[in-house]
Amino acid sequence: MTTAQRRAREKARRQQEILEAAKAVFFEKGIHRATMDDVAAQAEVSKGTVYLYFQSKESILAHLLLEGLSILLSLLKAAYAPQEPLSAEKHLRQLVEAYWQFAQTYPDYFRLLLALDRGRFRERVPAGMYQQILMESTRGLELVAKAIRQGTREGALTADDPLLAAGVLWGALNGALTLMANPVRQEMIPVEPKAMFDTTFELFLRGLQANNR
Amino acid sequence: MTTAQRRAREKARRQQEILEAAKAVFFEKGIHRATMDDVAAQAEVSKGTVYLYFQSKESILAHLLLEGLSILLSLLKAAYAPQEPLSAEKHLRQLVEAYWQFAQTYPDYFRLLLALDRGRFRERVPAGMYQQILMESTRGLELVAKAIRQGTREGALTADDPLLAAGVLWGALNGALTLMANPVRQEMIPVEPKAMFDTTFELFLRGLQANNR
Amino acid sequence: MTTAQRRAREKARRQQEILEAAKAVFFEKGIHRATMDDVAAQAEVSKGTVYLYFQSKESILAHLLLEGLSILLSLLKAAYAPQEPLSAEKHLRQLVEAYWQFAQTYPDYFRLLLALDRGRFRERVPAGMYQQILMESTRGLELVAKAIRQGTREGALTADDPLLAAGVLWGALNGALTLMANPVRQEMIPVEPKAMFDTTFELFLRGLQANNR
Amino acid sequence: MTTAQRRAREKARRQQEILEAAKAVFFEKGIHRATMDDVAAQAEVSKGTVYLYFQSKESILAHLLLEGLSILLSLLKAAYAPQEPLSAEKHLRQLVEAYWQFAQTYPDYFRLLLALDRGRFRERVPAGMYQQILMESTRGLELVAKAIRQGTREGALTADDPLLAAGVLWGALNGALTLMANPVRQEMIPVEPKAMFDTTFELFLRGLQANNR
DNA sequence: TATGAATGAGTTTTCATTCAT
DNA sequence: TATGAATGAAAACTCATTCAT
Repeated sequence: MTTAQRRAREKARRQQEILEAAKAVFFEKGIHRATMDDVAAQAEVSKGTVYLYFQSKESILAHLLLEGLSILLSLLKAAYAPQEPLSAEKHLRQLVEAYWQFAQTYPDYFRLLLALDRGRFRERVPAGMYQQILMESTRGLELVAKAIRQGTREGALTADDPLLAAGVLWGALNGALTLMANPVRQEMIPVEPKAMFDTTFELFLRGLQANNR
Repeated sequence: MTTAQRRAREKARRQQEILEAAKAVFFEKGIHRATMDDVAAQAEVSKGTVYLYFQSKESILAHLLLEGLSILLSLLKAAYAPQEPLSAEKHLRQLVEAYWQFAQTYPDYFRLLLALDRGRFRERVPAGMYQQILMESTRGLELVAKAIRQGTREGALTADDPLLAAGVLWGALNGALTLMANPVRQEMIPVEPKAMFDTTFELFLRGLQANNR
Repeated sequence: MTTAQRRAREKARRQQEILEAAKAVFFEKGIHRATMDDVAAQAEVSKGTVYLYFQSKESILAHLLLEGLSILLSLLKAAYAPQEPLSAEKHLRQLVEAYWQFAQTYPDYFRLLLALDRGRFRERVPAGMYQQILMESTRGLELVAKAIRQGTREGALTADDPLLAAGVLWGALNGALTLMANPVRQEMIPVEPKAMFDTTFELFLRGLQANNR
Repeated sequence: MTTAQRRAREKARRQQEILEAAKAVFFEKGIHRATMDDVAAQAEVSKGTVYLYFQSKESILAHLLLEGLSILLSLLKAAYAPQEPLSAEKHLRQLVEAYWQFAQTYPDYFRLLLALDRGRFRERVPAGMYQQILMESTRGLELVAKAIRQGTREGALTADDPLLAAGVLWGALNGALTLMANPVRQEMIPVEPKAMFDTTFELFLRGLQANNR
């Protein structure tokens, strides 16, 4: 059994190494331009080995995605964690700030996540992984919805459908970040990305606030 | 002279035909997966002919983009056109509705426009066309900013930076549409795209409204 | 008859214009890189017209070649023309100098002529033109042979086969010019092309001189 | 280790096979007309494999060139090698004979070497290889210069600049061979190539001989 | 398990030549 | 005679994936 365990650990480690290599390469050259040769070279294994651990390029991508999601989720959870009772607004602020932090700290993962939302990429990913990705995302969104739900319960916010409102926030923040990621758009709207991001949240929040008739 | 005119017309028509073919192919297979062979086949001309009318694949893309932008812009202008004095809110509503109409009526062009915001597309497009694309986009955004500016002037809205606010709205709507374009996200947030779109706007609008403390 | 004549003249002129254009384009971009489109554009006629006057790209080349040869031949003839009786050596010197002048004054034609000596080019040229090219070249070589023949007759030079000797000189001068045309070779043999050219001739001449046992 | 060695050997062999194939194809169809598909077909491998062993078409050319140069150089060295003290003339004769032998035995390589002297081949070849090609050429020329230098030292020959004289000889022989390689020129100068070659050398030699005033 | 050699379909772009008008 | 639109066969190079060892 010990041997088996060691083997499994070895295997997991190797897989992780390749994943790291792929991340480095994908993010440096761009997913499209990066080749499996690049990945193998960076991981210092042969190309065959890469295929031993991953079915395809897409599969590597899916794994990276999952990794990114997992990081994001833990950040969101940490941001939500009620060490002490918090107002709904405070919760939201912290979640949104965590999202910003994620986008800043892990721009590569963030871009990957955004890319998922376009992309014909889906069809080529093992179905199982896809489900997992779906679930994880949902969990993140659920945290936001929860905060909004709390707000409506407490009368601080007005939202007929908290999940929808959470979705709106999510989309809006993504939209803001996407826009500001483009140099051309930055020229058109000459403000710092952070300002755009914050303004998006503030407008959204005010829009939700209940005394708002 | 008639001959020359006929020729010019023929030429324009042929170019348009190829553009149509390219649009069909790009949108069906995805820009990346679509090949110039596909375009030529769809247009029922030889590949050489395609290159007679367009310098490169990127150039075709740029042309399509410009076409899409031009449609959008005319819709926005029509939506803004003050047949009679309108409130800022009314203006915004109409602009946003026009954007929705555009996204619905020309989903392909809409996707193309969204796609512009990624990729190193810029480098490979004739500089002149790029500038034009940039200018047209700016004009669209300017209409929104104008409406917001009117609102602040009239005291109906509060926005320190109307252009920024317009950008936020634009990003938010794009984000909403992007999210809902993805089946997975649709599963996560079980509402109609239109509902998501409208909610985004309503929240944004309420957020801007001045009596909002 | 007059109409026919005018027509013929017109035709010849047009052909000459295209030839000029082709020369400009071929020599600027290199024969290989120059396209028939380039030629047509430079000549300010349509591509179809170019084909009306020349069967093919190769045919244009052949015409240019012939033109170059004709220039060279007239230079050689002028150089040889015995306004007064000249020694064989003097004749040779003047012919060789004329060759150098040609190479300097018409580097493009000169390169073309050299290119003829390699080149699979032959097969694709109308047979008639080929014969003409052959004849013209022969006439040039004949002038050199004649000078050498004179030298042997007068006892100043020793050459069993004057035509062969002329060929040797021709080849040697071409070889010198070819070598010096290459930057790499220039690095290897750090002298001026003219020095190399002259030395080649001087050595050849001394080699022919009769007191040379 | 044995495995690694076998692999290396296999790899070298395969590369050599492709090189042979390329040589055959390039020489049969002409470098320009030969395609990488041709090379692959001749080598009985896929095109991808060719690119596995060589970066580009130019790189193959450079390899062939280097190979040819190396053969030539070893022939020249062997021809020069003074088993016993030799006169300068003898040395030169042997070097020139070796050059002839090379041109006869390896006409393809010879043509390739001549071809080097044109084209913008330089830019497209790995810089390192280019330097090597340059060096090898220089070494060959140096042998000739050395013999001439010996001759001037011993008083048998007169040459102000032995390297220049060597260059002249080289150019002259190339010129002779180039001329005779062309059927048209052969018609014009009806002698055997060998006669032309030899005459070129004899004239050159006599030209150098010191008692030659 | 690990290797890395081999594959070959696929991609964009070019250009001499033809031909209907 | 002149036009210029149309052709389509190339051509060089790439890369995800497979497979014998």
